[in-house]
Amino acid sequence: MESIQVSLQGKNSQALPKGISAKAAIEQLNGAVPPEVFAVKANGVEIDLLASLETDSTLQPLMFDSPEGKEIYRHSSTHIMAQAVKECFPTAQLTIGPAIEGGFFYDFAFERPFTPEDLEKIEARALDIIKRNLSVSRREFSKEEAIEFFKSRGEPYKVELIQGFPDGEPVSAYTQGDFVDLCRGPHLPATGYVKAFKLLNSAGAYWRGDERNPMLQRLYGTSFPSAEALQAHLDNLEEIKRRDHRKLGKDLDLFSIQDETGPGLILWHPKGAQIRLLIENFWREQHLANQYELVYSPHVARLDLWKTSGHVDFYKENMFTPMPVESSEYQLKPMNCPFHIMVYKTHLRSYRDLPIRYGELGTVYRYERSGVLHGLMRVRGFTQDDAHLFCRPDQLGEEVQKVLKFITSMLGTFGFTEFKMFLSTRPEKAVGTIDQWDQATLALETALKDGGYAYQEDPGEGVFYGPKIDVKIQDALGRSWQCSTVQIDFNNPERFGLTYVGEDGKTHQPIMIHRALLGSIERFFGILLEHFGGAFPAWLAPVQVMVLPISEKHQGYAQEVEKNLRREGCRVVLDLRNEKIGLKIREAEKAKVPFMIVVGDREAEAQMVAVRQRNGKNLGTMSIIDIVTLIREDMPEAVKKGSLLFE
RNA sequence: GCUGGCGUAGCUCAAUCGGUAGAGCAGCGGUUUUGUAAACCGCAGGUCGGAGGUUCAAUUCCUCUCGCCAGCUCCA
Repeated sequence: MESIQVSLQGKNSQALPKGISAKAAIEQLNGAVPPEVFAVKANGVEIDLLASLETDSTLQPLMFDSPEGKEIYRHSSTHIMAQAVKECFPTAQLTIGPAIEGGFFYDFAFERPFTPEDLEKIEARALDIIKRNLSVSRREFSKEEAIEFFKSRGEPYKVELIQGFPDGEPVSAYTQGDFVDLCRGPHLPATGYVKAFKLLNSAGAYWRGDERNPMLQRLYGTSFPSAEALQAHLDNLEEIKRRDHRKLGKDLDLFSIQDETGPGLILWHPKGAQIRLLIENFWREQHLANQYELVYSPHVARLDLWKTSGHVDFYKENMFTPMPVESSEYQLKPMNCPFHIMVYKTHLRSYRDLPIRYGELGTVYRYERSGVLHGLMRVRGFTQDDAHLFCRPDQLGEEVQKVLKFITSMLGTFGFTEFKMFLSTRPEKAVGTIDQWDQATLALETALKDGGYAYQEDPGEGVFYGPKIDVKIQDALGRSWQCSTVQIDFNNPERFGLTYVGEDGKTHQPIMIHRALLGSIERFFGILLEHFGGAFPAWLAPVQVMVLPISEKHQGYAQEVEKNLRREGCRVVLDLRNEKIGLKIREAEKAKVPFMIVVGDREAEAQMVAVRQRNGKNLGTMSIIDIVTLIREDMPEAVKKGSLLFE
């Protein structure tokens, strides 16, 4: 009998008969297959546990704890859900059903949306399929056979998918009981491997993600290897709901969005505005310290400006409708760039002047389709922490490098230290020559590499005028948010005829960098709100200290304490209401005020204050100076000093 | 924009199988003078998202419309 060399993660290599199953091979090498192993990677390729090995193989068992393992587990789970749907509703047609972050979904073509009762029924059936512990087997077809097979089963969407596959390559399908689904695999060996399964919700989705295609019914679910893990996941979803910035924004009275005002337009209430002001002040301070110059620009401008910039051609569907003014048309600004360009153009610039860095907290208005608006995260009017750098080609690399440092230190100050960087390249709809694009992309790539940043490529995701680097941050709940962006632009300098005089006395064209650190103040504020769950650190808290007198006779001393704290620059509120101390504390806790000061006879006598933190911790009695120091120490270094963030 | 769900007091939520609505909290007025997460009593508060229709009668049924939520698509 022919034999092959098989090893387990590179160790215990043994000669085993060719064609042995991965499972049997592991049994030979390891004695037994641990029950939590449900698939393997053979020479880096994921295969079924029961797949046969035909060549020398290095095996790596796959379990739920690896990303690949999770995907297989969830993929099998979605097959179970699909089987349940087919059993409950035989006329539902299968389309696609992948594993996603945190679970899986499956899209069905069905004559009506699934109701909550349907979901219960489907979930019960899925649990039954798991209980039945059906074995899952792989089968390969030729493309033609597969088409015939799925035609005969009344699955036109599957047929359409297969028709798009390359000719001549085998098509695989997986069977569990009476259920057969087109699938690349691998899968769990049997349905019973799924230990905890939950159907989450249903929603509409377009076939192949195109709104011109039929609407399908999408079911979302998740699965885990234990009931505890599933519960932990559900608890996490609850926590995300609790931290929803829309809920916190209302509870903490930070902002509102009202029907009468218009969807996607934010009203900043005093406390929210206070936090925003702190963010903005810090932002301005840092920009001035880092040799940016701050400018202001109007909210509307002649439409012609946007024709020159190319926005009318490339961005029209996201712009508000222009308004007629006298004999010309004006446009609510969707971008700040043209204004900064116009400031640049007011002088003849020398190569010695460059780089020129114009920064602005510029409010822009974009028409977003009604269905996409979402609290502060996606709005129709928002303020970009925008800047445009005009530089010489030889300065490009260094400028991008500096911006990347600025990004990481700025975001770091707000408590975000996990970054993911993405390099986006030329999209289909683009301006400029391929040569310019290559040059700009190379500059970004070099800056990323020189700075030692890990990054991922995002092909075709650049802006129409140039490639970009996007930075995503991770919040306290592990979710990713895009904030910063750095974009190179050769196009606008050309469109607007920007120049500088070089050392050679001749005219040259500067390169522009568009960049934002926080992205949009509204969105960033929403992210911060969810990140901290509303409990802002003291340096950002709208109210840092509540002074709570025990009874009316302590009001005088409380007022004195309040005045002293205010004099020291603290944001302090005095609660003089005729209420018990327990209620005042409860309400200060609910408002997530970092420090509470209780004053009664003892404190007035000693000229001290009793300090309590919002987490319930009692810090005991201290002097006013002590509490002021406590608050100051809580500030990040950069905020304390108001000095350079980098260099 | 599309599919589905939902709009009742400032907030969180009830109720009415068609006969114009109720609670807690918040607010206001009292009483109480309080020691680390809710004192007590009382008062007031609503064109039941908006417009039309059906009906003797609509918050309830129908149509349209606006907004919100989930998802799709898009995105800072």
